[in-house]
Amino acid sequence: MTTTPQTEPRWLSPAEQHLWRTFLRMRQQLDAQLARHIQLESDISIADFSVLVVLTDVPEGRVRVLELARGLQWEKSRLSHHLARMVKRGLIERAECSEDGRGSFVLITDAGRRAIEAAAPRHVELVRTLFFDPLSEEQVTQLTQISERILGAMEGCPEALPES
Amino acid sequence: MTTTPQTEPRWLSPAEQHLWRTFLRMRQQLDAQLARHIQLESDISIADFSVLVVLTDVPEGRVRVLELARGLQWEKSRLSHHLARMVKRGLIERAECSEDGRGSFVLITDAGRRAIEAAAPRHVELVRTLFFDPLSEEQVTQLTQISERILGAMEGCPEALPES
DNA sequence: CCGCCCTGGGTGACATGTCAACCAACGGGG
DNA sequence: CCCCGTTGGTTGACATGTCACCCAGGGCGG
Repeated sequence: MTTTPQTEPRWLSPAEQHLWRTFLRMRQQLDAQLARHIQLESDISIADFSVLVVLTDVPEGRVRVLELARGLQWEKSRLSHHLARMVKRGLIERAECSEDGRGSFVLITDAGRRAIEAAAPRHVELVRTLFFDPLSEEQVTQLTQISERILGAMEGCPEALPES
Repeated sequence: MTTTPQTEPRWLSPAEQHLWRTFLRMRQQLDAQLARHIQLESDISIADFSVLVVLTDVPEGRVRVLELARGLQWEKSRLSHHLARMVKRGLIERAECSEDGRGSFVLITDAGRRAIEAAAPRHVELVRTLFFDPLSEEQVTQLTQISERILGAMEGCPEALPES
């Protein structure tokens, strides 16, 4: 009561509340469908998939761990755990980094390459079906601008950024 | 090669790829910020929060478990586990259901009510700052339509729906 | 060359989510 | 009234993510 002279919070209007709930539900459903689909059709998870995407985008299929972390925007701890699992599944390998004794490289294996090549077409197809097909060209443009706006607003945000 | 006569997949155009990546990143950042914020400022998680929202929306703060599951669109198993944790933390209680011997009610405790009342204002404020403030009124309208479109497209989708 | 701090990365304990199997109460057909 | 499939809900094993802490190599001032 006395600590912050905070005025009545700016609650959401009914229209805003509708958007927020719809948006949350849309994200959740989209995530769930994509995750389940890729898991069932291929033998890899979405997380595996996004790691492999970076690996195939890069010359020699070889990246430093921290660069991966930045590309995916994952915490290094999460990445470390996940990479360990992926090694166990034979999707990637690790290699020492001669330039920096602390560092280590991640490289994609043949099995990894096969896995993502098998998964990608069906995944893209579903992204198209669920996400792009229902939208008009205009809406695609609009959504691009909207996403950029929101993303931009978060970039300079003072909120908890553990390690940027 | 021979099993499916599938034509070359409809890969994403550069513009589409840009949208997709931006959209994914935006969602991820938004989630992360909201989750971390609510966790640090209050003593509850986003998951706790969304359960409590339903509980406070309902007369007597009492709901059947399955109704909760439908409202949140969570799998019943996830909900069951989560409710158990929330009971342990004193946020909710359970009560027998006299009408149906199998069922059980969930009800919010005083501590739960206090927790969500403390968390809500700051949470809404952040949703506003990160999500609504950067958008124009027009964009809010556009995003509402877009979300509804995508959501609609998923509703009749034959993809894996474990228990709808 | 040394002490110190920073940086890249890993680890363990724990919170959370998923899948599949289980179980008891319902409830309708014979 | 009983059998049996369905429904509401829980459980255990396991996959994943988070936090806090550890640790070795690098690099700089003295």
